[in-house]
Amino acid sequence: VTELDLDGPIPLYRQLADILRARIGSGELPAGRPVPSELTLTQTFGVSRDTARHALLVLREEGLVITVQGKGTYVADPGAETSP
Amino acid sequence: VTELDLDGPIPLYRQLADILRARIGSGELPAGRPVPSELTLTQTFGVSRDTARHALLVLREEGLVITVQGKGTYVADPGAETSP
DNA sequence: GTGTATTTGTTCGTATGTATC
DNA sequence: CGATACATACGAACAAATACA
Repeated sequence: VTELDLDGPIPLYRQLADILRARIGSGELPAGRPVPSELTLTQTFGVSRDTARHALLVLREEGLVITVQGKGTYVADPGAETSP
Repeated sequence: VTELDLDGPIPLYRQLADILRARIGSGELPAGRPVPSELTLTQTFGVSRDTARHALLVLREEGLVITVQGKGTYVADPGAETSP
């Protein structure tokens, strides 16, 4: 279980994004696999939905995940174009 | 018709839970009787489904109601064990 | 048996308010 | 003041279970 540093200088959403990014990079979360939902993240890490969403937003901006309303967030296909 | 206080400090979902809890406590909604559906609550009280669900979640956690997917939410039997 | 409607379950999208740093 | 974080609230979409014609 990965813990978040509540008192440290690094924002929670960034710590959470780092954790998920590591899981993607290590292959623990392969392309196409759903990333834990916002609700799951709130429960697993004890953060608000806002923080969970913020973390996923970071990964989305990095092109690492793709989000579909009503379905979920998935690990992106590395072969998808984000900036040619 | 019981109105909700929109501007007050008490969250809508809590006000709604209070109303339903009172109806159960007074015997207006006896054990086994179905509680108004989420859709009905949204229409009756003019709240979102999110708020209606939140209110029912509170009552479920209190052991006052039981919910079955596809069926509905029912007033719990007081003789049901929640914490022995 | 087959479809349709109802109801709850789950998920993301968005906005507002409050508090803290 | 701005960024972070939490709570509340409304919308929207889809899935799954149940009920019924």
